[in-house]
Amino acid sequence: MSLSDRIISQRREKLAELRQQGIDPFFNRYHPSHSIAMVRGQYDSLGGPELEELHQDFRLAGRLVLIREFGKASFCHIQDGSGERIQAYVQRQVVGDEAFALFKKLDLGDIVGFEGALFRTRTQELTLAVNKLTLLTKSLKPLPEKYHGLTDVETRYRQRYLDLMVNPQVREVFMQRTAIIRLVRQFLEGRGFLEVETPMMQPLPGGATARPFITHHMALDMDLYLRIAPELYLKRLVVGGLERVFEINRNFRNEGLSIQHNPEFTMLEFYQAYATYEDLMTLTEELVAHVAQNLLGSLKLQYQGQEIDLTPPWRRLDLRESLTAVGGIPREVVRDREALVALAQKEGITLRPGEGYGRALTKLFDLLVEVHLQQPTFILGYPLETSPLSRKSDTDPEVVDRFELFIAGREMANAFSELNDPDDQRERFEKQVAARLAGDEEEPPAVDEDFLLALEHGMPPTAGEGIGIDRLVMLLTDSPSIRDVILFPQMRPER
RNA sequence: GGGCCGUUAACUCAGUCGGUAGAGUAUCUGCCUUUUAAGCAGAGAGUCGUUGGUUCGAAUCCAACACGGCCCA
Repeated sequence: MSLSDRIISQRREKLAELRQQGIDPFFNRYHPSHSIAMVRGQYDSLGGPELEELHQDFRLAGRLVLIREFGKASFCHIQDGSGERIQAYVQRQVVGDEAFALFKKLDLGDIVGFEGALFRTRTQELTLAVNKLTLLTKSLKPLPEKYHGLTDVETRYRQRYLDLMVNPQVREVFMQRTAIIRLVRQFLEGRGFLEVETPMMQPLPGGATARPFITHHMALDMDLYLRIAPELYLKRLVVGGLERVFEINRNFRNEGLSIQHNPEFTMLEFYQAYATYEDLMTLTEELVAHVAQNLLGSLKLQYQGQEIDLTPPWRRLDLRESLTAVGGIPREVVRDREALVALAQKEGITLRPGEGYGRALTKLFDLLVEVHLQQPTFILGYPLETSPLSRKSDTDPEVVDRFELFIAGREMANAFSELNDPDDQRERFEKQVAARLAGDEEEPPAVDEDFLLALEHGMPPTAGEGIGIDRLVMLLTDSPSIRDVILFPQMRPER
């Protein structure tokens, strides 16, 4: 018999024994009086004599994570949903022979209920002196090792519950993720933004340049796309008079996986009527500062050994200027359309049909500049060619009123004054569709007539922005991989 | 898609030059009523990722594949 078979069969035997004794190994009604965190919070500061004077019984429930057995007594630790652990002391002469025999049969991983009073051991550890114990849930599988825990990343991702059980820092990251989203929501609501939900399944994918996932609706007999962005729906809402809206939800992009990319990821998008992209730069500084200050208590943080200072205002840098100042490309080359395209090709960048100077600019930026932007930096002056939904600059028709935000060498946000001229928008959609017909699968297959119809009704001057929540969480939790901030990252099935 | 690295007991890891598969934790048995990764004594537990190849002999060398990680496109 293999080892794991044996462990499981041993546990299954115990299960059968328990049932024979009339003990339900999956007991259903147990209401703890306190969480372990509450007990620690309230009583960690009390000494032994003070605890004795409490004369109070506590009813705690949690998973057995450590047992130290003696002949007629045992110490063990339980861990509960608050993430904290507490030691319990089980003595035969207190709980009785029958209960003590039951206790001896328990395994690490079992979920138990303990009732008793608090005291201090000789070494002053806060401990529950158990007078009644209840098996709540029998565990049939062994727990990972108590000291080294679980480190195999594949198991950590595939069986995240094990990761959460034994790696407290993992639990902390996901608590922080939730806190970050709550703070973002709080900030936007404080400024009169309305949270909405728009379709995840769209008849036409839009609002970004990416290859979509396709699904099929049986009753309607039509293909639908999982959204690559909510943008075009949120702008329809602005047309309808919801002048400040936001959505925090999943986007889906049919791309490769990497340390920064998961096929489904969480995006914040928000739109504010009567604002410009310049207003959004200020708002973004305030938003990120609000989240960081409330989460970390500081605007300075360490990310992978690098100090990042989020104190506003942040650097603002023109895209072309950044290619010279950071990328080291001579200014006259950046300005010379043909020379720059030639340089891009020399750097191994392949330009697709219809792509030229604008694409060369942004690709060279990705290659030479992006990773160097460690401190928060707004990049401005994006080319019209790569910005199909942005308003043209009033002063330079080749660029749009748009910025991207980079922190720790990564794109964190993308924002622009929205194009609200329906005829201009139609022309740009038509260019995208032409690119699609030329073989670019990241472009939409058809003009979004429904969106144009909305624009024709008049969208007020508006600015909108998207912030990658996963990347923001990575930054604020010092996590190197997007898989560290997504509970169930995409994996190939095991074989 | 390409390159590099990894895959050994349930977990964490050793395994030298190719010569019968190891440790700690966990599990089981015995002792133990204030331990702190408790301690002491003993026991059981392996498709060395998979499939081929080389060899008298493969965890070890070679190839392909699978899964994972990192880098690149």
